[in-house]
Amino acid sequence: MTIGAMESSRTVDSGGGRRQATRQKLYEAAVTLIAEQGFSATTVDEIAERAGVAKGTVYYNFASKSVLFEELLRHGVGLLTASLREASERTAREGGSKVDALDAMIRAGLVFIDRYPAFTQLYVAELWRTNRAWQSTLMVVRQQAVAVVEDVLRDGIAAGELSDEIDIPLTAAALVGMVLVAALDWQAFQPERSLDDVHAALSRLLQGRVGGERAGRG
Amino acid sequence: MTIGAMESSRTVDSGGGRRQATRQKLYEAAVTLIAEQGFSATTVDEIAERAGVAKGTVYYNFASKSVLFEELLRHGVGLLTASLREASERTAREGGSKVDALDAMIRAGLVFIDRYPAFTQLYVAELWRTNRAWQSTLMVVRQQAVAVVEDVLRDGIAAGELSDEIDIPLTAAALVGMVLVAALDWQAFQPERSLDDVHAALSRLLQGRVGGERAGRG
DNA sequence: ACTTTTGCACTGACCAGTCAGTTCAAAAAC
DNA sequence: GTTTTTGAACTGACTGGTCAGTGCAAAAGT
Repeated sequence: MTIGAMESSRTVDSGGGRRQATRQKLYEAAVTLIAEQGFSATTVDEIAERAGVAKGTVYYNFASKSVLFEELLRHGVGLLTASLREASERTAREGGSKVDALDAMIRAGLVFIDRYPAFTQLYVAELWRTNRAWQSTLMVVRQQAVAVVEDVLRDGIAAGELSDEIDIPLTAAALVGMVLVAALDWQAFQPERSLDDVHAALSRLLQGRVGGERAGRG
Repeated sequence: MTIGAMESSRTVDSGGGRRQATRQKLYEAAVTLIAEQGFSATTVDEIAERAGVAKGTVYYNFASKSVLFEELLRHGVGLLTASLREASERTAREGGSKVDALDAMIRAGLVFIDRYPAFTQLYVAELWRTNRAWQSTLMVVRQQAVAVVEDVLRDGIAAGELSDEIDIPLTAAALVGMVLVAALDWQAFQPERSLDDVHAALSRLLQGRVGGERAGRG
């Protein structure tokens, strides 16, 4: 995990990048532990130990355990959103269709999950909880990611490439879920499969080539 | 939530009714609280209070907090599996195709999630965790549910109705994910939508009717 | 050159509170 | 008469958060 690459080393701290490096180590330790055990079951002592720093250092760098977690969330979803948007724009630049863009975003999603599996686990596990401190953070951050997919769907309809009867938010959610669950299952239960395999299976589903001869192409 | 209806199959006589009712109340209390807060953040005192029983009663009925939770999991997934299987068999009985069966299972899944949203939340939140006591329980139980979908896909291929190039386990996982995430999003962010709306959106995706007039791409 | 001071980053023992699980006598329900 | 539930007290382990103090590199003072 390299959840934390966007911090610049020049902003507030005058003592070089030492502090950023510590925060980075804490992110990495926290994301793994929380993905495995959940937020409440993970102790600050564990995080500190895994990061190789003292417990006090955690509180020197973050106001609380929850704040550490929230910053982790914002950071990770930021990376995902950027990756999805990049895939969509690259496709457009290369003259691909909107379906091609969706396909490229599926792949980008898979690459992300393959690279940051722990973060993905943690995100899914917390997303639909209620009554938690970081619920609002999570909703904002979710909407950013889903919006990228929704935009492509909207453009596809506007261009007449997609049926204007599709339900944008529901379809976007379903697509995200398809990728999310398939990828997590891949990681957890069939890690030997290649990314291309998984991509091919999802691509087929997206493009309605599940039915035999009669449904898809002619 | 009525996550405990199947217990009543036996032990109807011999003084078991009262105890079952207590266990039922504890299931209902636990599923809600754990869905909201997570397993570790939920205390036994809370569960007892919500169920309207004394703490001692919890330990009279279940060996431990974990055991209560595991039985809850087994129970809930049992209900889901039965529901999916029933949908599949009903479709077959009525002479529907395998795609019809998948469609019926999507609806059954939505109905289940609509009825037991808390259980679904909890299940998703725990499914991909590692290093937890009930991991093996969870894997067994997951496979039971996914297997129902896989069976239908397999039959569909054998009957020549579905392309023999689809990847059964991956496609099954993707379909489950599609329903799961779309439904949870529906509940959490667009609760005003009807079940039929959601079903229609997913149905369209399943049957490749996303692209405009021309199905698939050229 | 060398000493002294400053303050950031970090440390880890400590504290006050919390929680799962136990115990058990007595009451209630069957 | 037996099963089930109650409810409060208790234990012992664990946890989030605190804080006085350490180390050290650069700046200031001599």
